[in-house]
Amino acid sequence: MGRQPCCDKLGVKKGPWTAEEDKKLVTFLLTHGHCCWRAVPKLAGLRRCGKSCRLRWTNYLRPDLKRGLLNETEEQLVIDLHAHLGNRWSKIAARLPGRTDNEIKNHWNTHIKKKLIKMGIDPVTHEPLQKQVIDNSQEQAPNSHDDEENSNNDHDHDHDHEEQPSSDADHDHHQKDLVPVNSDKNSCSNNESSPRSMDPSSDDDLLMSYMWAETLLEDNSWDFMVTTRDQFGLSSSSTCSTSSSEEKHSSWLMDYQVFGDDQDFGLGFNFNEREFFNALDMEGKL
DNA sequence: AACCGCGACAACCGCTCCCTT
DNA sequence: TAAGGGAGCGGTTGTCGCGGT
Repeated sequence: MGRQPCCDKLGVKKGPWTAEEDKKLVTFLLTHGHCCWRAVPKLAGLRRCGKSCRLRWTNYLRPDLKRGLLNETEEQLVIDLHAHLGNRWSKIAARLPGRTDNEIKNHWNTHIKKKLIKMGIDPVTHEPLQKQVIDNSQEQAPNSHDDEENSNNDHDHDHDHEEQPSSDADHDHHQKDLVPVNSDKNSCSNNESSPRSMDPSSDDDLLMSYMWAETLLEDNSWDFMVTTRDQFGLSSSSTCSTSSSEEKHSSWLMDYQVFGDDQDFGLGFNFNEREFFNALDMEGKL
């Protein structure tokens, strides 16, 4: 709409990526890194727009990605973080190493949203739905609480957050003043019928405290050597399922064994392919 | 066996933010 | 300081697979 497309649409391929394209992209990025995404497709010999390449890499091909459904802990974390941050998926994703904003967003829309509604919690405001109905009737709000309203409220929701600490730094500093959603992990999936306590003094959980404390520290979520170990089960037990698409790509991934150990590909992390593939192997991905 | 509906998720679109000049 | 361009973000759509009828 009055804005130039991010790339020349002519000759630019769209739709699902093929294994061949993935291979080209990964080969290029692992060997050269990316100076600017717009140049990547041309240099990598792809007929894709740079944006598409970036998305494919960050959401799917990045070696430090954790695959599979979010586990209970991660899910609860997402809920808690969403209560504080709203639909700031990238910020939420930054707190979950190995997870992408897109992945979390999808999971939220397909799983968590419904789960919360089922539990009688408004997934937008994290308030008990019944309470909101009462509030609305008192305020003579014209709209009902349906999904449409929720989506329309997105801006209001943002404003809610803006009324709270506006910047992330401020937000982090003030987070203790906010009313967190009670994250009773033990009852998360069991007490679906009862809205969770909004009592801030319950002080949720050590996990949230830990998370927010960690926020003040430098974010090293994407320290590849650390996250890879964690995510691929080298230091902890992870039980990620193997998707068909992963299997689809596993064969060519083996090609990267040609790289030496501990290589820095200019991506901000060292790519230890042996460790990477060992980890994949441990998960049965190869 | 065929059809249909639904869930899951990959990918696209357009807007905003931020950096550079 | 303003303008332009690139990158990032969030919302939405398209497609595929699976289960039920």
